[in-house]
Amino acid sequence: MLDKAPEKRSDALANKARVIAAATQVFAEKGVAAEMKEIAERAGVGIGTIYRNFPTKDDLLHAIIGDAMSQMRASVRAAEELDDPLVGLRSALAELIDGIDQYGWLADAIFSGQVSAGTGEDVRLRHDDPDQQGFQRLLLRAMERGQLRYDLDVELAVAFLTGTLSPWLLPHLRGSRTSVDLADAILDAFLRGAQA
Amino acid sequence: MLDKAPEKRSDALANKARVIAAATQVFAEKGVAAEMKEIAERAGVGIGTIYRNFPTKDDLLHAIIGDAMSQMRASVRAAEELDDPLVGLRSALAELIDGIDQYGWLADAIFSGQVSAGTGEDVRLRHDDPDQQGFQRLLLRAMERGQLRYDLDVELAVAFLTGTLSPWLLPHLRGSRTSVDLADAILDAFLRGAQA
Amino acid sequence: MLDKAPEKRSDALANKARVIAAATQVFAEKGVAAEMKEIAERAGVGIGTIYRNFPTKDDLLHAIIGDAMSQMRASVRAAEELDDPLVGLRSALAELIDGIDQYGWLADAIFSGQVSAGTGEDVRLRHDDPDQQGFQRLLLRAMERGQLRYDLDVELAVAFLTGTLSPWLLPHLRGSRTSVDLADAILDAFLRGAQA
Amino acid sequence: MLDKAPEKRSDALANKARVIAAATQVFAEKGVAAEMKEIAERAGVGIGTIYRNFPTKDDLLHAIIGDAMSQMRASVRAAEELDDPLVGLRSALAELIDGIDQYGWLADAIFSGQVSAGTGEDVRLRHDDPDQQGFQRLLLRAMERGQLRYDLDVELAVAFLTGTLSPWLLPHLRGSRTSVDLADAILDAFLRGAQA
DNA sequence: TATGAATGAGCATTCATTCAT
DNA sequence: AATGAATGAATGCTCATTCAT
Repeated sequence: MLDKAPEKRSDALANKARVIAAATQVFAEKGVAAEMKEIAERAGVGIGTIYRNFPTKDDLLHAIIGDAMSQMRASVRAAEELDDPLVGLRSALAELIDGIDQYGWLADAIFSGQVSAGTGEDVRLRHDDPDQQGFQRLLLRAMERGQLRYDLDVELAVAFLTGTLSPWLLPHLRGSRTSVDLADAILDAFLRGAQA
Repeated sequence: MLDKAPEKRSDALANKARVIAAATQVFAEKGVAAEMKEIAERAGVGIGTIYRNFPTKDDLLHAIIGDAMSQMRASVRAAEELDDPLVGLRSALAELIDGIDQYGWLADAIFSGQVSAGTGEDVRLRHDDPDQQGFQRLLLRAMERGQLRYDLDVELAVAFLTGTLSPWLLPHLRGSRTSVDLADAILDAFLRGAQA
Repeated sequence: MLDKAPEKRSDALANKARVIAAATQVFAEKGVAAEMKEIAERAGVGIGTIYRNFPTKDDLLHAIIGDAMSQMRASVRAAEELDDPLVGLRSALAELIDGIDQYGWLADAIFSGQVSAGTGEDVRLRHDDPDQQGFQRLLLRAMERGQLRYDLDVELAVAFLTGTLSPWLLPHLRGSRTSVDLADAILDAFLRGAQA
Repeated sequence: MLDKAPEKRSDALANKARVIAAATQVFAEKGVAAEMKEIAERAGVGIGTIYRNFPTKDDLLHAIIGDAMSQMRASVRAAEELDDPLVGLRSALAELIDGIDQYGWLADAIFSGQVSAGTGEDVRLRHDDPDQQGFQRLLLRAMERGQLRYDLDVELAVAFLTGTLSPWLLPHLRGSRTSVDLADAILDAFLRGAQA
C-alpha cells in the first residue's frame, strides 16, 4: 500500500485515489463482476492507468477491502478510547452503519467466494478479529463495570449487534433515521430485551 | 394416434430434480459464478438437459430460490400454526438455521446483484414479505398475549433474530450446537436483553 | 496427444485435424504472433473449438512442433533403414527439404525464444538429437564402409548438410528443382569438395 | 538570433548510441518481442527518449539491422581487398562468426516475419546481396585462379559456408574454438569434401 | 530535450447457450 | 429426449505510442 516512489507526481496519486473511489462506487452498484472498463470510465482514466496502479482486478478489490477494513477498525478503536463502554458501543455502531452504506457489497463478495482465495480467506478469518473483537472488548468492559449482565453470552451479543447491520436488513431498518438514531435504537432494544 | 402425454415422463421429472439438487450443491460450494458444465457433471446429465428444463442459468437459479423461499415460508407458516407464539418463534428459528446451512449462499448472490435484475429485485422486495412478515406476525401475537413488551419495535426485533442468521455469523455461532439449542440460546438472549 | 475418449465423434477428430492444418498454415504465413481468431477462421471453426482441443495457444504450437518433429524423425529413421548410408543420406535430405517447406517457420519461433520456455528448451536440446544424430549415424556408417574420409569431422559435416536447409537459404537454392534433385546436388557438392 | 544548431548535441548522439546498444542486448536476450520499457531501463533513459530517436519500435529494429548489415558488409568488403581470395574467404568467415554471436537473433526475427513487412522484405531480398554476393565474388575469383573446381556450383557453395553459421548450429560447432580456428576448420572441410 | 504516466487498441481466453447427432 | 461439441460475445490484461510536465 506504500508508494515505492515518494517523488511520484501528484497526478499519479490523485489518479490512484480516483480509481479507488470509482471502483468503490461501481462495485457497489454492479457487484464485483463489474467491468474494469466501466471503472476506468467512471474514474475518467484509461484502463491502462488502473493496471499501472493495480496489476490485477483482484488487487484493486483488495485495496478497497483494505481501505474498508482499516476504516472500520479505526471506528471501533476510536470507540474503545471512550470512557464509557456503552457510549463506545453506540459510537461504534453508528460509524459501522455509515460504513456499511459504503462497503456493504463487500461482505457479499467476500463471503460468496468471489474474491481470490488468498485474501478472501484472510478477510474471512480476520473478520472475527478487528471489528468483532473490538465489540467483544467493549462488551466485556461493560460487563466488568456492571453495566451488562454478568452472564451475557458475548458472542451472541456481538451477533445481535452486527447482524442487524447486514446489508439487506440495514436499509430497511434505517428508514430515514440518522445513523446515530438508529444506533441508539439498536442499543436500547439490545439492552432492554423483548420480554414484557 | 396416441394423445400427447399430458404429464412429463418421470425420467424427465427425475432429471429436473437431480439438476436442482446438483445446482444447489455446486452453487453452495462455488457461488453463483459456478459453471453450468460442473452442475451438469454433478447431476450426471448433459448440459443440454439442464437447458431443456431451465432455459437460462438465471432460470435455474430462480427455481432454486423458489424452492428455498417456499421451504422457509413453509417453516414459518408451520410455526404460526403452533399455539404459543414464542414456541413458534423458537421452532421457526431452528428451521431457518437449518435452511441457512443449505441456502445461505443465496443471500449473498441475491443481495450482491448477481441475479438478473428483474427477479433479483422481486426477491429482494419479497424478502421482507414471507419470512419476515411471518416473524412479525408471531411477534405481534406474542405482544398481544403479553409475552413481549407492548412497546417492542417489531422491525428491530425481526432484524435481531434474522440478522443473527447471516451466513457469515451463523457458522461461528453454531459451533457444535444443534439448531434447536442455538434457537433456544438466541431466543433467550433476545428476551432477556443484555442489561444487568 | 492420445484421445481420452475413443468414442469421440468423428467431427471432433476432423476438427482437431483441421485446426492443426490451419494453424500450421497461418503460423507459417504470419509467424507465431498470428491471431487465434485467424486460425479459427482459416479452419472454419469457432475460436472456442480451438480452445476445446488446445487449452492454450502454446499447446497448439506444441502440438504442431510435435507433429513436425515426429515427421522429421520418421524421415531420418526411414533413411537409416536403407542399406547404403549414402543413399539414406540422400533420401533423408530430400525428405527434410520437403519438411522445411512446411515447418521452416518453426525453427525461427523456437530459436528466437517465442515458444514457452518449457518446451522451447526441450525442443532446443532435442534438436541435436533426433535428426542430427540420425545424420551422424548415417555419416559414421558411411565412414566405416569407406565411403567417406576416415578423418571427417562429423559435426561439421552435419552442419554443412543441415545448414543448407536453413529456412532462408533453402528457397533460393531450390529454385525450381525437385527436392530429390536438390538433395543430389547438395550431396554431390558435399562429397566432392570445392578444391580444384 | 542564434542559428539553429546544425549538429545534434553530443548528448543526443550519446543517447542514441546507448539506446542502440541496449536494444541490441535486450533483443538478443529476449527476442524482438522484448518490451520498449526494458530497453529504456537498460539504456538508462526514459521511454520518450527512445521515441525521440526512433519513432517506432520497428525503426529501432531497422537501425540495428542496418548496423549489423553494414558491419557484415564491411567485413566482406575488407576480405575482398585481400590478394588471395581463399585467405579472404577465411577472414570473412571468421568475422561473420563473430557477427553472428552478436546479431544472430536478427535472422530469426527477420525470417519469421516479425519485422514490419516492408523492410522485412527488403532485408530478405538484400540478404542475398551484400554478404552473399561478396562471398560469391570471392569464390568466383578463386575459381578463376584455379584454386577451386571450375565447375563449382557457386550458390550451393555459399549456402554451405553461410548455412554453417545458422544461429542454432553455430554455438554447437564453436565449442571453445576461436572464430579463426572455426573458420579454418569450415574452409578446410569445404575444400576437401567428404569423399574418401 | 527528457521523462514516464496515461492511453486504448489489440489479443488470449472463458463460459452461457445452441443445435446437429 | 439427451448429449456434448461448437459457437462467439464478452472481458481481463499487455504494451507500443503519445503528450503534459
